[in-house]
Amino acid sequence: MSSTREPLTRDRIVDAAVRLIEREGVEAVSMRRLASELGAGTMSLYNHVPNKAVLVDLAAERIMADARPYHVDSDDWRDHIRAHARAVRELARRHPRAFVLLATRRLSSEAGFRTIEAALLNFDRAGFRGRIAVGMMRAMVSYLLGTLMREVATSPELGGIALSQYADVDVSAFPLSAGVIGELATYDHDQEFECGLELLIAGLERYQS
Amino acid sequence: MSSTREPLTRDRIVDAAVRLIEREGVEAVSMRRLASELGAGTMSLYNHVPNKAVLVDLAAERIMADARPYHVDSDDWRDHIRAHARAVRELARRHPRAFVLLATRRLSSEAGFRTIEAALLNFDRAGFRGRIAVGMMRAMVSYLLGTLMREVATSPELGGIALSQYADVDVSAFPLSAGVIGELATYDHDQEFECGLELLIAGLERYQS
DNA sequence: CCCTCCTACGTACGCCGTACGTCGCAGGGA
DNA sequence: TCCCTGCGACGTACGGCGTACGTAGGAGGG
Repeated sequence: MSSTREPLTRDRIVDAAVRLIEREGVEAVSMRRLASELGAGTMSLYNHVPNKAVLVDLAAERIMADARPYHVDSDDWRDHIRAHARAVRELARRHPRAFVLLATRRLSSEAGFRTIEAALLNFDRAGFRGRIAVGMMRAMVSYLLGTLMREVATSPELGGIALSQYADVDVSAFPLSAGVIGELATYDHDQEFECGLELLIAGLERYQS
Repeated sequence: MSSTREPLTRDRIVDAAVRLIEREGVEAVSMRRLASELGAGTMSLYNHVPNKAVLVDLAAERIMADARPYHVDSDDWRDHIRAHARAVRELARRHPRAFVLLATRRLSSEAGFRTIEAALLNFDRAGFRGRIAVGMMRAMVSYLLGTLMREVATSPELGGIALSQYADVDVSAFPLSAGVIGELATYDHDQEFECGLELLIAGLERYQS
């Protein structure tokens, strides 16, 4: 009966939090729920974690650490940047419910630095150094953050958000919008992601010399 | 004594919510607090608003409606795109605590459509039509969303997040990062915004043909 | 054998959103 | 005039939240 139940650990707690976040989203996380899923008393968690906020931070970092190295067979810096961007997107798609967390938080961990270093290497290959490289990288990060936020915030709802959303406004007052209402009402995330990516790369080429 | 106190109204409630959000952020909003600030009983709010979630939605839309028209003296599409982007940024900076709200939500109101229409007009000027224009616009929106999220999420804390964040990781393991650690630790939001903006415009020029 | 310390846990407080029932009042028919 | 009806304001109550605090029990060192 009193079998040595697995003792509480910061790791075990963070793991449970990550699983819960991925299953039901951040808003489902509560100390009571987490504890009961671990078969422990609520307040026992506080022996390993100072409060809920840092627990969520830890979970975010753990998820961030799931960023995987990517591999490309090419000497072209463009291919490296593409691969890096796609890797970030894969991370976001692997953890759609948790991505808002990563986006909100300022990541300071080693995993974050690995990503930064890899990005800087790619920009270095393209001939960008110093503060310029940082600026370009941040523009890229902003784009990724933005598209992926839009993508993961949109996808959990059934694919077609479509026209029902716009039903109550008089579209005819906006002629240009009316002309592309079909495109406005649908999302092809793959294609849109690549489209923006190529746009940024084209800009980079322009600024290269 | 029984002076005709202002009666509760959906408008008055939403106004109070907007003010509270701007003052202390979304997480400070609670039905009890809102009611007490209005000098009303908590449950009275529910006569005008079905629940808290839609109240927050209404507040977000009200803030979105604060987007202001911008004016440019130029025939160059680049200047129009710049002006539009800066206007969005101004909106974000006027409502830093509320911007996450706007970013998260899918805006369906008329105000949203006005913005879309204006953007499409600018891309039309640049020679982009149809699905291509929508793609370019969405890339632009993604960039704006990303930078502004980063900017407003960063600014409320004292300006210098700086090196303390990175203190616990061994930077020497990341040579490129180490070389620009000063730039990584500081943010010049004005300059970074413009930098990314010009990068996108350069990309657009490239795709224009 | 005892003392110390660490961890698990229960209780309690002050918040939260909101379902539900009541009360008072304004306005309209008879 | 009186009464009825409907609506807005409000109190109470329930279940859930984060967490401060006190306690108990067991492991390990003296």
